[in-house]
Amino acid sequence: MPVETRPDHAPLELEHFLPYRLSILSNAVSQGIADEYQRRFDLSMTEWRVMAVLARFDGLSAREVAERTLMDKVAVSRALARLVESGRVNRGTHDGDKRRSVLGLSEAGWQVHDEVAPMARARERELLAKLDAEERDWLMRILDKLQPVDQP
Amino acid sequence: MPVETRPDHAPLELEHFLPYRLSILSNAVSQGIADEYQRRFDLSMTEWRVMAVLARFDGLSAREVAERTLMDKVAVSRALARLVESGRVNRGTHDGDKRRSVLGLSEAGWQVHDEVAPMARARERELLAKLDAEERDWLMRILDKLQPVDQP
DNA sequence: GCGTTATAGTTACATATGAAACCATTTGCA
DNA sequence: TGCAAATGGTTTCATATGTAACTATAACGC
Repeated sequence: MPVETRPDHAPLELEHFLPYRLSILSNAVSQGIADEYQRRFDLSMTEWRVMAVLARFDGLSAREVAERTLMDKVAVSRALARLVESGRVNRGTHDGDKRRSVLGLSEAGWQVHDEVAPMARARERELLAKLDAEERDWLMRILDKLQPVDQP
Repeated sequence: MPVETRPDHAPLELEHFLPYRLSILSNAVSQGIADEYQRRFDLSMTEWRVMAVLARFDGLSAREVAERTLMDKVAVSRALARLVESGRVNRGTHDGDKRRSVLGLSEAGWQVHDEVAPMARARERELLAKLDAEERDWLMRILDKLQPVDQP
């Protein structure tokens, strides 16, 4: 049985270290949800995020999708390649700027969306059910304050 | 300028979706810290986590490191390979069980640790400085409640 | 107008990660 | 004992991800 040693070196206690705790929690939560749609729809987390913003904002360009998801443009490009390939996203070209794509969910894309979105929300509810109303309030306030404003 | 569409499909609003917010926050925080020790010490996040537990618990086996860090054994094995190679971790063999390794920080490992740990703590403090004492209290309480008990 | 610079998006390469197969050793038990 | 099952750890392979280079088009300055 190992013993705690060298207190003079002030070792980091991971289980009380906020960044570590956030990372463990976040991964468990997101991965739990992603596993489900991955299995059922062969959809990666990045692909789902792209679909989610296209569900809200039709006609975005790839760059705009990247902005909204905070993903980098390469990740978006790859996710889109698969989504277009699988027929879940339609890609057109912008009138008057042939560089820009014009993206939107296809009928099949909407069908997937309409199954995944409620599932994701249900999982979020399960998570929040561990908290009472007051705690939920504080959590949202705290996240607002911790959230970095914008990363370019 | 794109317009919000198809409210009938109840699209997910990522920026209000807790798992997404946690993920963005957690990545920004952890990556911010990791960038710094990566640059200064050529140390990956997984390697740092291994070092952090070995700083607290000398003589662990690789499996025990994996348990403490919640990383899988392959990741630990790889991190250890690099750490032993770079002379930051000593690896011996357990008396009476030749499968098990006996791990600990080397002198060089301690030197790295003693620079990285205070830096990590400083970054954590900067993050927590965005909150007042009451908010910090709530945050810790909330994390305790949300934290999955254990993943085997 | 035309060359330079910027922008949208993709491709290529190098590295990271996860799952499963694998080797060595130890444990359990007939 | 001795052999099947379990355990510690590494390797392999397939996939994911990030960075930089690249292509095509558009915007800018003269």
